[in-house]
Amino acid sequence: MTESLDRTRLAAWRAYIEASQRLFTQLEEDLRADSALSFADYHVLVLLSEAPGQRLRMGELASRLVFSPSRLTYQISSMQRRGLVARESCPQDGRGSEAVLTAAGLLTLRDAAPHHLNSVRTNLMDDLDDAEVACLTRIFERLGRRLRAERDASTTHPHS
Amino acid sequence: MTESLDRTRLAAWRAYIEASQRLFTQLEEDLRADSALSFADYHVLVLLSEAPGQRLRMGELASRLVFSPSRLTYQISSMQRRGLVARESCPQDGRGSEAVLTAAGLLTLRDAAPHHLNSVRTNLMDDLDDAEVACLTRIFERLGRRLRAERDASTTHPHS
DNA sequence: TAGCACTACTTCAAACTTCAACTACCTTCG
DNA sequence: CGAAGGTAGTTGAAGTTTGAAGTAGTGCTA
Repeated sequence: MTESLDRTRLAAWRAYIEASQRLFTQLEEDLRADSALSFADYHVLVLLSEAPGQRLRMGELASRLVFSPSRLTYQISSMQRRGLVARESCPQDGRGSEAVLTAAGLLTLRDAAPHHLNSVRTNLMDDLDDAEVACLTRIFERLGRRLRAERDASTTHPHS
Repeated sequence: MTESLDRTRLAAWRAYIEASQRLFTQLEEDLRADSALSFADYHVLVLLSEAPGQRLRMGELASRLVFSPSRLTYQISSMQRRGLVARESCPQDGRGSEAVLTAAGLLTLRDAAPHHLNSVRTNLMDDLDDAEVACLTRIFERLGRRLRAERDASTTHPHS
């Protein structure tokens, strides 16, 4: 490990984190401005709406959201209080529980989605040409696949 | 706004947020594993170490970190308690204060930096070829520039 | 040069996140 | 079967983040 990151890659890294922070902040702000949902709320609603039976196990949801178990418990409790989801215990596995999308949750999502997608478009995508979109997809799909795999490996074999 | 985001761009967006979440989580974990610093702590130390006089105004620091003022106040207080930075009131402007890097802070940074840069390299950069690095830089430098400009404009002219 | 609007930062309470127990249930192997 | 050990999710305390309100100092302008 002589020079860990060359000048070019360091610049790339810095541009990426700074702009990403700004982008996430801006999207969160836009979302709250026209929907009473946080980014996390929105993402939970999207995942549930796409799941078969509009329901997902807590663990599955946590791993897709990249949330710790306790963070997800809190998140779902909060959404349950607001009537966006319900919690049901899992019939196959008595330890488990599932989050289920409610009718109100679905309506809220349908209301919020166009605004949010529009915000993603104007804050990020409008500026990218097709080649850039392709590049972004390639980089981050590969990265996501690798990080997911590494995480799975490290939970299966708890030590290096 | 008929179809806000085409299929390709939606996929790009999803890959980007998911992988970014995983990456940030992993980097944070690596950083804590060998340094007792959070990602925010590390970033504060980097910015201060590069500033003239190794000191920065709170506002400047907040805007570069993309932190709210109160979040920065808390962050700096916490680092001050741990001896990483000191707080001095600004001579030019009696309202302001500056965060100053301490000797201990600098040592801590020098200790942590190689590990952290290595983690950025292995978790992200090793997988990218030069063209991808160039693409990443171009996309995110442009994005950062635009978001920074928009934020400035909206604080100068508080209403649309 | 006094007043008024503005800026820089801090504070406080409430909401959120983490981390380390803890509960309850499943699994497997003697 | 029935303990031992693992897994799924929750809880509680401590730490962090937010957002609104507060404090103090600046700078324009009349």
